[in-house]
Amino acid sequence: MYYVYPHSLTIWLIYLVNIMASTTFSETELQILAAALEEFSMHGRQGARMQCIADRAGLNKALLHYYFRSKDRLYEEVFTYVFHTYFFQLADTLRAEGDFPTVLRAFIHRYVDMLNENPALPMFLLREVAEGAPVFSRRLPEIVQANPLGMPKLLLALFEESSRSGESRKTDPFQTLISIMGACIYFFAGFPIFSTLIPELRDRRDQLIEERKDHIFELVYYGLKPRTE
Amino acid sequence: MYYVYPHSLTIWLIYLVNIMASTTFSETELQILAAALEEFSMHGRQGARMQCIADRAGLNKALLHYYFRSKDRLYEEVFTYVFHTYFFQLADTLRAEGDFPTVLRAFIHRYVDMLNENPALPMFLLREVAEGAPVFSRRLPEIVQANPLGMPKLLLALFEESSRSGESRKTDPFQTLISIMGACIYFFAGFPIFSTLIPELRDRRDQLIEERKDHIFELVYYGLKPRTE
DNA sequence: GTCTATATCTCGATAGAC
DNA sequence: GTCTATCGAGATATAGAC
Repeated sequence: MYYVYPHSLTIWLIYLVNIMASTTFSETELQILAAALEEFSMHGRQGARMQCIADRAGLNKALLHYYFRSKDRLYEEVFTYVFHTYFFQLADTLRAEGDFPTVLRAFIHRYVDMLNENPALPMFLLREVAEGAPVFSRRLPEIVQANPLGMPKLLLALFEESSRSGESRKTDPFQTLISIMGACIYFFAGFPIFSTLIPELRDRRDQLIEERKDHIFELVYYGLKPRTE
Repeated sequence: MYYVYPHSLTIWLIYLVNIMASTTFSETELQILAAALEEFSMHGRQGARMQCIADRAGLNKALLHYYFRSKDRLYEEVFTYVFHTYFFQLADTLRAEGDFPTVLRAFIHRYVDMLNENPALPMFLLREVAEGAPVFSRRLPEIVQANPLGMPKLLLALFEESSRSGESRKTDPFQTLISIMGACIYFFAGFPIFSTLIPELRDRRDQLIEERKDHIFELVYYGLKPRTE
């Protein structure tokens, strides 16, 4: 269903079969998954209420169990969807042609746009991690096997290459990875607090998001540039 | 205990009264608050279990209700503690003497250290925000009145001043604020995922945290430096 | 102040009609 | 496939002994 970029023919076949399976998600199932993502990202796996998910989806509780057996299984389906969108759908930008600043800028723009369009995604993953990442840990082997090159590894490769070629100074690529992702994500996580503390910000949200892309790019690109002094 | 730097006599009195009130927390109450912070930050307000909080604190459930009436009131006490630690205890670094790079470096070092020593703090606040910030919104007026100058506003002032004096280029200080805080926080939020995807990282955690401080400082300081080209 | 025992209620899950 | 009604586990909260 979710096995992307398989590494062998056997896995590839499973992958195809599963793609078929996943595209057969009915309208109702998709409604439930979307509602569940909202609810889980707001209240966590334990805090989420099946009744609220049903309400959001405009259905009744019994149907949730009809389609997804249990709350835990529903959570797992949502997790799988979120994880792939977040870590692998984003990877495409990083496979694009172009020099270091071009690829870096494209990635940041796409990442901020994705976060803006799917504000529930990062919070869903952060909660999973805060809860000790039980589903993530259990699913990891199959995820990594099926996706040897996700966004994080491609980003690391980008920084390593730019260091080697002299386009950026020598730094730990992992530190840079964290700085960029943090700078992108934290706007959406922190804005509700800051816009309450500093009310002038509230009306400028869309503008701030738009300006944010180049702000991050410039901070990182020039912050990584080799220095002469 | 938490109302720092009041700006008028009236507020100052409220401040003192609150210091008195808050410092009368007994050992048992502090144990409960610490256990509750852990539990709430792992499982959220609804997902947290009173039984688990009691277990963590080495007490029984009934005592939690004896000291803090209800789960909701316990949550509010934890919130107040966390918010003040997070936003106002940190502010001291920013009132220190020194030029732009000195103050900036000191803040980043202290912030990363604080996060490292209190890993539950940011997740607790992120969850509150994700749940729609109900407690935060209700408590905001008293918080802002008692703390006109918290860490966020002092950081903004630092960036504005360095822009004006020419020590950094003209940028939106709010964007820089978000980038720095995000870069600091996201290490602790994201590390569990990345160390699973890239197992080599696991053994280098402490070293990475230590190196992280100067990495962020250099990225931001040089990323903000006026450019000649 | 601290504990055990219990009341009360919420929520996940199921049975069974349609 | 969809719904109503309900069971039963597990949660918050309280009563009352010590």
